[in-house]
Amino acid sequence: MAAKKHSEASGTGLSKQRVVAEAMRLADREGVDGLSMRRLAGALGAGAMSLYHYVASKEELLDAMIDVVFGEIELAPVDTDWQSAMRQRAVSTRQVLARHPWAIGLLESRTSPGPANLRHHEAVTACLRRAGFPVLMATHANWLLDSYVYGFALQEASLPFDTAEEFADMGEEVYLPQLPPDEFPYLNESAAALVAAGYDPAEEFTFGLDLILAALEPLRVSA
Amino acid sequence: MAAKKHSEASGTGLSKQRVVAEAMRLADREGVDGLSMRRLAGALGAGAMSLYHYVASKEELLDAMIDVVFGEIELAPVDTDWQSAMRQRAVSTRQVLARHPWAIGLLESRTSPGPANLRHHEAVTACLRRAGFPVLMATHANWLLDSYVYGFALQEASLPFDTAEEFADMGEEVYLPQLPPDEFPYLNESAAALVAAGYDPAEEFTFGLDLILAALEPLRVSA
DNA sequence: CCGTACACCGTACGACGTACGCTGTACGTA
DNA sequence: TACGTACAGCGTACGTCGTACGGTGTACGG
Repeated sequence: MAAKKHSEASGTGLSKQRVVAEAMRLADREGVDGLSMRRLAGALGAGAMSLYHYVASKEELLDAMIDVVFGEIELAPVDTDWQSAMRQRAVSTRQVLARHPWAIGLLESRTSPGPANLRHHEAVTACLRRAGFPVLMATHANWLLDSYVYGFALQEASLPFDTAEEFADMGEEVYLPQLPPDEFPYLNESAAALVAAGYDPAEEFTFGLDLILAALEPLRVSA
Repeated sequence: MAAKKHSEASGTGLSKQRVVAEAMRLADREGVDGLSMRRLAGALGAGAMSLYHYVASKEELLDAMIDVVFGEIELAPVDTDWQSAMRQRAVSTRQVLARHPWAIGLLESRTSPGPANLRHHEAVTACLRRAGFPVLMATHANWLLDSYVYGFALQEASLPFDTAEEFADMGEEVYLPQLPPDEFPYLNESAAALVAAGYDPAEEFTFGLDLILAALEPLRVSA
């Protein structure tokens, strides 16, 4: 038949980067379950099997996608106090994970960290050590902060709404009716208070984050 | 042909409970990817389509599995101080999620909480409110604690080892060689310290948990 | 002008979720 | 006793998935 010099639809020629980038776009738009090699190839104007010249398997593709996600996280800046630095990178992490919700579910199954992941960890550890945390304490702080950020992103991803207004709408129409007040009195109280006060995930996030940062502060050893 | 009175292999007759329980066993043993309707049916001595008399779809099956997981978590006891109660249920949650690692990855995609999940949330909120946390503060505490627990479980699930000894073995043989000391000086320092000190996920967990609980203490309003 | 390498593709296989329609049995009613 | 209905479970089939394998045309070094 006729293979052209290079594929023509949407760009000239494939590459691992282009494949991974398009895969992320697809996953962002349709979720991980909507990402198949065939659909991905289609979006790139290529045949399914062509992708295997750039990734060894779908697993490897997913690993690569995860590492790009880590690459999107802003590294901790070095010219401020440790709390600001950690807050900044935590906020950035949350934003990135909210932008790519599929990434969180993938973290569980992928066991070996990619280069961007390692760089990120190195930068955070460096910041904590330089701030005066002893080695093991820096590890503790790392686990604590990461747990909070990932866990928050996980919970946020499973919320059926994105904004405060959406929540107000849904809360009254969908949630409350499902909660018999006699069986769930406290949940009803909370839900009502939240609808009244308005709800912003970003504020919720910084509350816990600042609390953790403050609690870590006295565990440093130098000034 | 011949349909027997009831299916005969491994028990007499199916039921949603039996289907869900066997699905969890299968997922525990082989991971979520190893759980297919056909394999599950096989394990139950039934045909694939028979399962659809008890669950409307695989999605519903997964939802049911998640809710059973929440049901396995010990509710917060009511006869102790709030910190002990919260610590206990957090520890139980971690144990349960470590026993069913697939559950964590599933949380991301399932948006409406099952009854066991609701009961769990109600119990936790009740405990916090009774301990003197104002309504919105109880919500904050809830998010904070859950984020930590889920995030920790998520990180733990993606570790390639389960015990401290395994870590010591792997750390020296697999991890360190991958980390060029000039590029990742701090990670090397941490890894070395961890191998030397020994590493126990359970201890790591309680460190962060106790830190969070202590930091929440002054936010109560009554004694 | 030829040979080799490369980029890409078509086909095929086994496994997946599940729609649809069929069985044989149990049991209430006459 | 005979029959009707309901139900538990199954067989087959369709479209999709990941991917092994073996092409095929073009580019380029000799």
